[in-house]
Amino acid sequence: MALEHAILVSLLEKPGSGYELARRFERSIGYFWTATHQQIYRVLKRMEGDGMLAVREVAQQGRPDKKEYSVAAPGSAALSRWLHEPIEPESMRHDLAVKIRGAAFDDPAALIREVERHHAVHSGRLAHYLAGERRDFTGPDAPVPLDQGRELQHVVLRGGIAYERMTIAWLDDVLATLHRLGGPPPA
Amino acid sequence: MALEHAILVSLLEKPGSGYELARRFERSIGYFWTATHQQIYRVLKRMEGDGMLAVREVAQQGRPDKKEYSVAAPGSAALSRWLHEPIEPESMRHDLAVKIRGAAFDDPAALIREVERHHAVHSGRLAHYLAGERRDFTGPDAPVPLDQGRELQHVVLRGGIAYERMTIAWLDDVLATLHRLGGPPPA
DNA sequence: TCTTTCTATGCAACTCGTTGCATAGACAAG
DNA sequence: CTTGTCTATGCAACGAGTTGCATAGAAAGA
Repeated sequence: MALEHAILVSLLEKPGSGYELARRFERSIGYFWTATHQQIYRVLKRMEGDGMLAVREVAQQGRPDKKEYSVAAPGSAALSRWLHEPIEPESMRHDLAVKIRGAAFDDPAALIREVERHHAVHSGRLAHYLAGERRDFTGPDAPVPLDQGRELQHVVLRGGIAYERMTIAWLDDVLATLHRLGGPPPA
Repeated sequence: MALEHAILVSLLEKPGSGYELARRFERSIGYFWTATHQQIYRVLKRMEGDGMLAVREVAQQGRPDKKEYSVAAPGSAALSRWLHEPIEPESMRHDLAVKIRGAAFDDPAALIREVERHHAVHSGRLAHYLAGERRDFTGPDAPVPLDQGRELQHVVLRGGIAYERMTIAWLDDVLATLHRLGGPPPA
């Protein structure tokens, strides 16, 4: 149940509304965790009920009111407890790999377009992560020296970058294999 | 809902019982998909009801009877349809990254042991994958030339290997960062 | 003016996935 | 003879995650 903990971390970094959290989960947090607004609102409500979060109604101009959540003491305590527990190393869920093995019972060449599409998406993500890294960590506007929190954010981002680079290289390998099986590759 | 499709692929590669599928999901299929036996039995039952799979009761000696499942025509058709549909590129779910960012609000040095544990698990998996690769694809006992299905299995395994190597390198980076933060006292 | 887009929150229904428990035959070790 | 392990299947309950729908104020553009 790491969504709770991801929300706690994000709200400790900066308090915000469900809507703002959902946007963060599309951006920086989304580098390593995803969640829809439905999930987030539901969990926020439960965590508020459990006393882990504090809420504050904030009136805005030119926008609907929002509920700004921040972490209460029991929330910090719960996060701290979780940080000291061991967790299971990740297991993968890679739909595309299922498709690739399934292609043996269909037409492998028909997968090429799909793999190219994934390649493009991952290339886009990599560019996005690299832009974020320059903006926040390695560019001329980045604070020097970085504080502890930023160092940790940076090493997580480097993980996302490494993941995308690895994935792109593997998709190149997959494409070469599919071309080899389907005939000579196009120039 | 790719578990269905992963099961179809696995049963096309070789018919088997729920128990056998569960073991495959701990091994080769587990390189890119995980499932518990509960999930598998439940989905097998549903797929049988939908006419996607055929069952055969097999009596065994020295062991309980088993139900051997194989793919029926509607199952192949469903898999083929799915193979021609586009799917969403993966999104990550990385608990450890949540912990790393959370460590900014706790003691980063306390995470070192946990990260080392993950490092050991991933190193073990890498060794296991490499052994499998030598056994099935690159070793002296591997058939030459490989058929289409094996080529595709190999490229998926190469993906698993690339993933583990990338992860291990990143965990080294994480450890170096944690040591750096815990080593020199803050100014 | 009308439509679309963005901010902001939420319900209902459903499927997916995990955890704990239960059963049962065969075999091996103590 | 009891305990533990391996094969083999399954139920029940719960929590996690997805999809579709609904509402509503404000701004921007056709």
